[in-house]
This record gives sequence, C-alpha cells and structure tokens, in this order.
Amino acid sequence: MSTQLTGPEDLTAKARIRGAAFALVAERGVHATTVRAIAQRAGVSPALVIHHFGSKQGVIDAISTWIVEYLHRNTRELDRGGDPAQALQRRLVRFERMVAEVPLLGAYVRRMLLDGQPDGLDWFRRAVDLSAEELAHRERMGKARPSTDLRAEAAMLLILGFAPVLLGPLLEHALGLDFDDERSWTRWRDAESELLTSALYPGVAATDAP
Amino acid sequence: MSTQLTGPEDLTAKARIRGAAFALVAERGVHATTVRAIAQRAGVSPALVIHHFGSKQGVIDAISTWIVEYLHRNTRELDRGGDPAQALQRRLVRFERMVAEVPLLGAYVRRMLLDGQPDGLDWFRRAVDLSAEELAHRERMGKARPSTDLRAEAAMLLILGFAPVLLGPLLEHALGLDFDDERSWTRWRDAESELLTSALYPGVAATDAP
DNA sequence: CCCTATGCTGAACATCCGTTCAGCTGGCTG
DNA sequence: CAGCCAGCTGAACGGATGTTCAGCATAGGG
Repeated sequence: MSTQLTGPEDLTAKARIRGAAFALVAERGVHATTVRAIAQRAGVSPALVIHHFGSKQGVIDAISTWIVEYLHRNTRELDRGGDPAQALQRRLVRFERMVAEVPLLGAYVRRMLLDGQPDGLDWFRRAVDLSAEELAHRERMGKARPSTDLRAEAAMLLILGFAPVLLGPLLEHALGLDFDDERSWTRWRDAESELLTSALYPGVAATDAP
Repeated sequence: MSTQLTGPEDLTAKARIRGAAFALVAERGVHATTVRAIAQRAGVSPALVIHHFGSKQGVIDAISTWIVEYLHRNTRELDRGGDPAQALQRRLVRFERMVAEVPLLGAYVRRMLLDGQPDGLDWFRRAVDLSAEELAHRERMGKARPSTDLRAEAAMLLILGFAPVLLGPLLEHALGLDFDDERSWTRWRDAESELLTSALYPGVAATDAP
C-alpha cells in the first residue's frame, strides 16, 4: 500500500533521472534530448546526470536496457502458457495493455524500433521469431493455410498487430483514430481479424464467398 | 545526351545544396543535419546555404516540398490509367522503381512519414484514400470480399505494400533481406500476395484449402 | 571525535550550433 | 568604360551543448 502512496519526489535521484530521460526521449528523440533538460525535469543539476551515468550516452544506454528488460519480463512469461496456439495473440494483447499503462512506452518503442538502434532491431527480430513459431504451429494444427515463405508472412502479421504502436500517428491521422481510446484499438483489431480470417482459416473464407 | 554527362560540379550551387541537404536528412534526420555539414557536402560556405534559403528551416522546407511534388508527379499520373482495378498495384510498383532509382528516397520518405511531419501525415492519408477507393472498386467487381471497415483494411494493405520502405531496416534485419537487391522486393511481394490472396480472392482460397 | 565516502552543486570549459555582416568577385547592362 | 548586382566567402556573434572540477553537506564507521 505504501508503495502506491509515493510520489516522484520519493524516488532516488538516479531513478528520477532515468524516468525523465525516458520521457524526453519518447517525446523528442535522443538527439533533441539535452542533459540540462533531463536534469531540470528530474529536479537535479546537470552535473549529477553525468555523475550517475558517466555521460549522456550512458543515460541513453541505461534506459534502453531498462526498457528492453521490462518488455522481455512482461512478454517472455507468456510464451510458456498452456495454449501455444494463441501465444502471439496474448503477446499482442499484453503489449497493448503495457502501452496503455505506461503512457510514453508506445512512443519510446516506436523510436527504439525506427531509429535503427541495435536494441530495437534485435527485439523486433525476436518478435518475428516468435510470430513465425506461432504461425508454424497454426499450420500444423490445420488452422492456417501452408505458406511458402512462413517467416515473411509472420513478419506481416506482426507488423499489422504492432501497427498502432509502430505507425500510430500515421494511422490516427489517416483513419481519424485515437489510440489513447480503447475503441480505436478495437476497431483496428476487428478490421485486422476480418482481413486475415480468410487467409488463416480458408474454410471460413469459402463460406463467406459470394 | 549531354545531360547524362554532367556531374555534381556542373549543377548550380543552390541545387547542390538542396541535394546535399536531402541526402543528409535521409541519412541522419533533420535535427542531426547541420548547416555546416550541408555546406561542406555541397562544397560551399555555410553562409551561402543561409543566403539561398533564408535559414536552415528554409532548406528543410524546400526539400520537403520538392520531394512531395516529385512523388505526386510520379504517382498521380497513374491514377487516370485505363484499368482502375490495378491502380494501387501500379502505384506500388512505380513507387518501388522510384525508390530504386533515387538511392536515398526510401530513407527520406521513411523519415518524412515517421517524424510526424504534416507533409508526411497528409501524404499518407492521401495514399490511404486511394487505397480505399481501389479496394472499394475491387469489391464492386467481386474481386474482394466485402469488408465492414473498408478504410482500415485499405490502410493495412497499404502498410504491407509500403513496409519495405516504412520499416526497411527492421525487415532487413529480421528476415535477412536487402532491399537494395531486387530479389528481396520480389520475395516480399510474393509473400504478401500469398498472405492476402485468399482474403481478396475467396474463390482461389477455397481451391487452395487442404 | 575525526575521517572518509557518498550525493550533490555552481561555475567554468571548449566546442558546436544557426545566423549575421562587411566585403570580395566576375559578368552583365547602361 | 562605369556601375551594379547576384553569387559567394571568412570571420565573427550569441547561445546552447556535453563535460570537468573543486568544493559543499551529511551520514556512517573507526
């Protein structure tokens, strides 16, 4: 209970610095985030930022590994669940919830993935690995049409699932959505499901055919 | 013929500045592109950059409108082609060729779209408009299953088609592709076609079903 | 009690940024 | 030929940036 009654001023200065840097990078990007801005937002002096993390790059690296670990902690546990056929689906839903809970996580992940940082590239590759594994399982179960390029198709499914995060602003502008609103996610998920259903469940597609 | 025997040193200084700024923005982004770097790459003094474009923002705006016009000039003409049912397909192929011809165009468009610049947002929205129009036409022709959220599904088709540009580095790393190589594009297009065929052509899907 | 380690700061440093400005050039026009 | 003007430069400006450093307070162990 007491942990819920703590404000930002109760945190270590080092933790506040990390949090401030995370928010600023998510909002403005690495290059536009200055040591002085981090310090001001954390309520400390610029020198303390350097003192704790060695350099500006040290802060950037620290929050990068922090977020990567956070993401893995929250997604990896799902992989050994009971029904592997829906592992990817649960992964997406869990990710969706994390993005909703941690306000700037979506923006940060978008930057991590799209800035071409090695962390982002590796994380995406692992996600494709899992997606391909999942798709292969579906095929063995007869729930998906066999594909000649399984990995590429898995990447496509992943991209569509992550699109609200990866391409959030683009979609919000083009479709009039607002991904802070739960209904926008639902609308996207429904459309995704409808578009892919006949591909993944050919039997259903046949009955839907005019 | 003589136009093909001209090197960079034959261009106006203003044109060289624009070209240098375009390349640097594509490679590093707007914020990391400095006036001095532009000047050095163009072989002129930093002062001349300001002299011709007023300010750094002036250079950025100039290449932005330049590229937007270039893209429209090369894609808009396709829309009044004879067979509207394949307008989107031709648009994608044409875009693909443009990206192949102008080396850094893909990287620049990626930045334009993902940096959240208004130009990028509007351009993407127009592309979704066209994609939705195209999808509606397919539905009327009985070539696509009717969708309840046509615009969202059109956006998904567009995203998959543009993925090699939008998410180039991510896909290259995750799938071991190289979009400088024609075959990587082919592989992606083939997988895309296979994934979507049963959704767009339910009759074919039925025959493919096991 | 002293002494040391830790957390932290203010001031300063060199460097880079975008921009300004006086002045140089060469070719065109009167 | 004189005048002028567009193209172009080197040097400098004020400001912002990342980083350094000497020194402050304070808590804990000898």
